[in-house]
Amino acid sequence: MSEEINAGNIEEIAVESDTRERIIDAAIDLFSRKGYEAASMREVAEVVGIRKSSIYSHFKKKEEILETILKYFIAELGKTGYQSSMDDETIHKLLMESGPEGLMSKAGDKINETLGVPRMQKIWRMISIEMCRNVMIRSFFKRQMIDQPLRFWEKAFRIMMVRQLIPAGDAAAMAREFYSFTIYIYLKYLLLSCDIDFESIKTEASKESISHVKYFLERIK
Amino acid sequence: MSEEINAGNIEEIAVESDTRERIIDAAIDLFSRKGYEAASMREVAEVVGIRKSSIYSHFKKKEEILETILKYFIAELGKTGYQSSMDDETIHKLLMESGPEGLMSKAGDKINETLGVPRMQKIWRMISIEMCRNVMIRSFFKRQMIDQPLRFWEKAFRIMMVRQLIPAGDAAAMAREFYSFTIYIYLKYLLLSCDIDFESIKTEASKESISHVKYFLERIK
DNA sequence: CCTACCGATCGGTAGG
DNA sequence: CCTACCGATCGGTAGG
Repeated sequence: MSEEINAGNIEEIAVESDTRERIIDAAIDLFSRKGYEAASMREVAEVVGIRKSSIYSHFKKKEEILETILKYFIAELGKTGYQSSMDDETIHKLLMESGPEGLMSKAGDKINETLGVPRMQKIWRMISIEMCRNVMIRSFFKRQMIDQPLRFWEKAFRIMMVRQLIPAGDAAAMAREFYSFTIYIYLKYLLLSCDIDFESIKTEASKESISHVKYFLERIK
Repeated sequence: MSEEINAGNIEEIAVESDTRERIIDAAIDLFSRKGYEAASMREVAEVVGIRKSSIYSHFKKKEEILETILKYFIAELGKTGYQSSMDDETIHKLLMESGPEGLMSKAGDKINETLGVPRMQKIWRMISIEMCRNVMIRSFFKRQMIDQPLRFWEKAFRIMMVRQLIPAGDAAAMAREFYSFTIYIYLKYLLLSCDIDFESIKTEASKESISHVKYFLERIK
């Protein structure tokens, strides 16, 4: 894992040979269930329906598969417009159109959108497993799941205050109070619900999400 | 992992031979950094300063070490009085003496107490790693980290409402809004701060915790 | 508590 | 894309 993780070309996965794509799909599934190290190249090959050695025609090393998956993941996060990547103009527009509730709901939708794609859900899970063992993945995760969102919400609440959409207050504290909920949803539905079926997770998470926004706004005003 | 995890005798670890204790300490450290499967018996032995085969004089299998650690963990959780194990009488007494803030701060202290013991901190981390791979650990974790605390806080808020310490409202929603923060702290400081020194984690987490209780109470009243 | 060993499995390569 | 192989490492055992 010498190279840095950067947003690569999304096409990287789709355009290549069918086998390469199937290797990646099998790897995502296995890595997310057993962890990167515990999942073997033989198992990946078996799922694809080829011999282990044939994988090495598509990837130099096992690690190269992991890197490809991470690059795809980051590219995809950027594409679907993950909450914290929202620019100031979009924030302003959303606030103008539908107020604080609009922005909060929109951000929730973005998360559900990401969780709603099985492939992305699996990669999130994989990253969570590797988080404790891999420094690079840990810092990536911390940036994506803690630092960036907190900064985003602090900025958003500050804008709402300036526009007098909400009363003045500690924007940083507000960001933490509001965003904590997302971490809770992440743990409860993404990590702890491997055994529950996919659609239930989406429905439940989105129900709690709506209730959260409602509760939060009632208290703040 | 055929047996169920139950609160075993805490002495189980301390009373036995010194070597057995050192094996467990080494295992906790290695399992929490590399994960159970990735940490080898040879590594454990090397840390202890004996040969791998000698471990088998103290434990029948690798899995038996893991089971011993989990039993110790559960017993220790019960001993320090983890928040959700608080009985109704204690809740009432705390509320009488120092109001909602007293109960909330007390619960925060309990968490910091658990996180403050390096051994417990490491086992929490270990459990988090294994969570995604082991159904038994996953359900244990969900019970301890989601279900029980949510039920505890829902009950606590209901009591506060009855005693008119806080205005009436949706106790379940309140529990979720209040408790989400703990999950955020757990992720930020326990899982994502392996690289940061121990004392800073405690200070930072407790600072955020105090701010959280203050913010939450201001909004609720 | 040790040495010496076991079969199983790992990631990866040679050569076609 | 395959067969056949490599050294390294795994958890665990025999026997003292």
